[in-house]
Amino acid sequence: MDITPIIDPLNDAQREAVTAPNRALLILAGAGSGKTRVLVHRIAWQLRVEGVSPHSILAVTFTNKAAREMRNRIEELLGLSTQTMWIGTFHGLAHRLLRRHAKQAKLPETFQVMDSSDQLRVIKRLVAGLNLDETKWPPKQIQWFINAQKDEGKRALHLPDTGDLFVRQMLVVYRAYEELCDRSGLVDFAELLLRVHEVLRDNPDLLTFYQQRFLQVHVDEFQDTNTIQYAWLRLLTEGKDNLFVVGDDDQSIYGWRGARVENIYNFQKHYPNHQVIKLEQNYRSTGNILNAANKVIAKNQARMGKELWTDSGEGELISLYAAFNELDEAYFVVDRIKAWVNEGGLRSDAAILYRSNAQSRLFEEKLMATGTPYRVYGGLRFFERAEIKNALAYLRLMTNRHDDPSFERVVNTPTRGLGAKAVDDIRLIAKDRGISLWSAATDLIEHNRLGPRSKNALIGFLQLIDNLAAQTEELALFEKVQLVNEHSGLINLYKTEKGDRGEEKLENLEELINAARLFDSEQANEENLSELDLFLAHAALEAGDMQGDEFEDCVQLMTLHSAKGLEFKLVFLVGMEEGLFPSQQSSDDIARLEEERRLCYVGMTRAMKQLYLTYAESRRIYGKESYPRPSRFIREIPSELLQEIRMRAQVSRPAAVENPRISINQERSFKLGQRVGHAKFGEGVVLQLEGEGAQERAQINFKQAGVKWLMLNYAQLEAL
DNA sequence: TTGTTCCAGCTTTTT
DNA sequence: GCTGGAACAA
Repeated sequence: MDITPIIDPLNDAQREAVTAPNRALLILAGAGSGKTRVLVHRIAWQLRVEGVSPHSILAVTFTNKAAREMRNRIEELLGLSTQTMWIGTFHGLAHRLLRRHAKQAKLPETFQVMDSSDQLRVIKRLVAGLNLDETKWPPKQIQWFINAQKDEGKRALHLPDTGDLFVRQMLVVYRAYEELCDRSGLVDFAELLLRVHEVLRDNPDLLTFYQQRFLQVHVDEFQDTNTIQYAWLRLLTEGKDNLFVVGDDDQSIYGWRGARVENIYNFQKHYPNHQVIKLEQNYRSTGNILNAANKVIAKNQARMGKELWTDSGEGELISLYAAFNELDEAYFVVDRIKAWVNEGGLRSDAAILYRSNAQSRLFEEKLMATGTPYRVYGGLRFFERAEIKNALAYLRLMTNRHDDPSFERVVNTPTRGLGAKAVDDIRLIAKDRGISLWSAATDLIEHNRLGPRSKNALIGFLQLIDNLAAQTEELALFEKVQLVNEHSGLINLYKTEKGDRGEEKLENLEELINAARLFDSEQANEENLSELDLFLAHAALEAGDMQGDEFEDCVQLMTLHSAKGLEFKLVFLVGMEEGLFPSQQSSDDIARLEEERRLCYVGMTRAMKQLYLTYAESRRIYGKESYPRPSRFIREIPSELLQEIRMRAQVSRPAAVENPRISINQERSFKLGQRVGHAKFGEGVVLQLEGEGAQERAQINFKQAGVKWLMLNYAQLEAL
């Protein structure tokens, strides 16, 4: 057998990881060190050299995208199908296990997955039903509490009554929430993981079966696992130590949502015979970028220690630009991107990375103004759109009448004359008797406890669902969706919606039919499940970044978090200011600050060739002007690796002409950033200049008097 | 039922 | 200062 394609493209450390004997292995893989390659080749090695059957391979990732990439690369490398391998996300695999063992998991066969927005709606309803004040008990916070408990493996009954009023109230909702989910056959994301853990733990036969089946368990992004995920992995590998994890503690940026970097440290305790292999050679960035990133991350106390290096040369210095304000920052970045494109660079090789989504707006505006195509990551995804969720709600009710959130969602959408009053009545009955809304509705109709109008409307709705279910039983999946779209009245609703928003919604509904047509339910036979159930699960588990496959060459805008795992030739890390990055909320806590620093490290190591850092000396935040200090992370980069770009000194920059604010053609009495004195206000710094001649105004930040706009003609400023 | 006004909130995100 | 959701009036 020819194994050269498997081991030849690897460096020494990578090869050691790929060919290591089967035992607990921790691969500390720095940014750009070929982590996916190691995983892919490790699996290839097992298949081709160790003679492991594809059937016995388990590989877990966090995102569908990562899972897909791994599949593709294995197929590419070995030229064989990955169908029978279990490669997927934690949640996807958990879902699959629960489908197979629904009975042991005490779930109905038709259980459905609820996404976070469904979950929030449910909690809101519960809060209202319990007569709690939403402002005192924000549903978001309750949701967060419940998920945090589940991530730690704790159900309501596991939590001790500490007497704490807050916890007590949370528990009341948590309990009610659990009841409702059980009753409705609904499973949220955290529940998928928790439930699987419980099933495996409590059914020794099942556990043994899977322990024997999976000869090696592979995990990607191990630093992002939470408590319950790690517990699950430990169960599966108990006694065999066949756990192969790849991760980077320096890239742990999801602590705030339950990820435990400690899992990396604990791994070494739990698997005493483990081996650690560090991948430190970087194939992505220039030496300067890596050195700078190394220096920044070295400031963190809690880390395993690792230093990236490259043999590809120093490259260019890192550029630092101090913008006068956020507008100037946007001008600068867009101008540099234009220059990059003029020199033959691809727009899609340029990325603007920011700490918070709100920062994207100005960049979008400036890109739009210059006619530069761009793409903003994040935001609503396909299956999260309201019109899609409405259609899905009908489909869900067809397969499970007791799905309360779906019932609530569409019982009066499109409007069919069911007022809030009638729906309230239904809710009340359901709550009192602990039955689903559907059952409560049936009951109300039978006992004639509704006004005639509401009654007829409700009967109409129940019949609609029953009819749809009956009529579509024999149809193909996409025909079901099609029929639902029409008969539910959704199409009509959006057709009559004014503006062109309705147009888009119609297109999306059309696209949903298309998605159903393309839906590949290879699992259907194996799991003996209806195609519709699988499609609905697919919609919840893979929100669908359909826009991802638009190939237009455009500038990439995204948060630092979403940039993880990606790389770009040209990277702009913008808004490098205290209070923004690191964020205000993180500034008083060392652990959170270190996470911000890791985020900075992640951002810097995205850059292959050129890295720009920018900050603004003044910025509007929530409508208020602020004068932030440059981010501490800038100071943590050795100055010899930085080159400051000074607008004022650069006379021949084309951008200056386009940007009236920083025009250098204009004669100015003062320079930006200059220190000045005023008879009454004392000493200050020039922030902005506007107008010409007699109209010339300056915005000054006075030490004592604060920020003021002054007419230079009258102000009699003195240069200091 | 719809359009308007008011008011809180305001890091990061996948599943 | 802007946005989205909820409460309110017509």
